[in-house]
Amino acid sequence: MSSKLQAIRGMNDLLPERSPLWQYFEGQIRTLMQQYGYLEIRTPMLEQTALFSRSIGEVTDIVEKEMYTFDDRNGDSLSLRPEGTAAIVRAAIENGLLHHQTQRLWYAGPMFRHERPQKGRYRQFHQVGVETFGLEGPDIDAEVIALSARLWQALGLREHVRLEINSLGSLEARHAYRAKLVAYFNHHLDELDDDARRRLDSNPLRILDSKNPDMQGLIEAAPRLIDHLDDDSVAHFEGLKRRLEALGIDYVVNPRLVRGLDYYSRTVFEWTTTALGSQGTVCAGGRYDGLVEQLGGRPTPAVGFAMGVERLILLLETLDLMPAAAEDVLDVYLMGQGEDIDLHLLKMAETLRSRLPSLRVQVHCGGGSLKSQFKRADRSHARFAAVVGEQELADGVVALKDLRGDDPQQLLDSDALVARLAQWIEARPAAL
RNA sequence: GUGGGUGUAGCUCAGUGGUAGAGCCCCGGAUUGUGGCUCCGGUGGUCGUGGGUUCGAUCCCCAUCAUCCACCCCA
Repeated sequence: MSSKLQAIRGMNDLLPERSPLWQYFEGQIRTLMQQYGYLEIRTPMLEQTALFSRSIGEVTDIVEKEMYTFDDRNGDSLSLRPEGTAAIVRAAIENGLLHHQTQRLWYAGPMFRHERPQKGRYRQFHQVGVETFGLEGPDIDAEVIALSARLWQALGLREHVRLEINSLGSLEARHAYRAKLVAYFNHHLDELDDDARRRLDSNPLRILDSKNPDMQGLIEAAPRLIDHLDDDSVAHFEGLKRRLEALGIDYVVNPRLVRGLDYYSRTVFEWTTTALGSQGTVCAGGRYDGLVEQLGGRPTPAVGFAMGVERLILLLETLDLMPAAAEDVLDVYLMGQGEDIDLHLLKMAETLRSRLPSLRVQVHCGGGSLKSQFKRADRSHARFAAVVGEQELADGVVALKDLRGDDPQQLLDSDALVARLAQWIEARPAAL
């Protein structure tokens, strides 16, 4: 097995058995984005390494040890994108999308992080995200959260996810608080556990979230973020809460909610589930008002989020929430036996596809007994089997059998066949 | 990066120091032009890989790879 060619660790094939579920999800995303008037943006999967180190943060785990980084032939350091936001900001600046304009954008695609794989965490994974630019009020924060909430509603997940929100304050307030916190913990270095000491450099705010009972006293006595919020951020946060309440979106304020990426400020939020084990965050985001400027653009407020597609798909599977109709990929299975029948079936199928473009037709290939052909038809989940034998060919008809209902088999000429199938198309459950 | 579990048929899994089994799937037959249910038959495995112990290893030992779960981190 070890010498066999196989996929890279943590990078998975999407097999035909599961692709309908992904397509269902992607269809829901498209509809949702259209509903809110968001436009899609696509950027390369490869960027200059510096883009990520300068945006995500030099000392974050993602940049320090999780990026797929290599030298291009000319010596430039390139990296596979570990997340979407930095590249969107780069593209927006580079293409002048932020020049006295507001933008509401969405993207979807694979991201890459060299982490140890586990449930809901892979080295190539997929995110769908939203980024808005040029809007500084809590109204847009509420809008992107409402957008995500509508997706849960559409997917049937509303009862299975919960919204946590917090404010990190303005970038200045947050940095001042961070410095104060680091100073505080530095005075108590001997009381910190190994994790906390490491976090002191990488993400000191995360120390507050430690599960170690020995450290709770120290944490209780630490300076509190909420006491260090600037007035504008407090007002902003209150404005967001008011709007969520008006929209009927339940939330929990989690003062320990801190995002891992350096560029966040003010609003941060997370949608979590308890149904997926330890990787329970299904969607997360927040405001990053300083990032555009940091990457060379004019100061531009921004807010966005990203969701983990694998985690959401896993959740849909766990909860068995995919509509059954999304799995049925065929309406008619054409089969037959006899001289020149295969030629006739091929032509018939093309005619049907021309006359009924939304009809899903497959022709049996490979011959075999009618019995075996019916078995294939049954397993294809097609609604109908259409049979042509010597007699039908001579009479110019088709024997149409409803494989899922009680209607008796009918002999139909081509117009009657088209009429019957058109009737089915009207009645069939929406696929997506 | 750290810890633990698991690698036997396409899938889900039994099993034994004397070179292997079930269910499902697949193929065929019972039904020579009709699927789903039932019954009968059949195909299919270098027991993850390499090494060691042994007369003999799928089983015991070591290493390695893969995979899963958790820590960490994050979507």
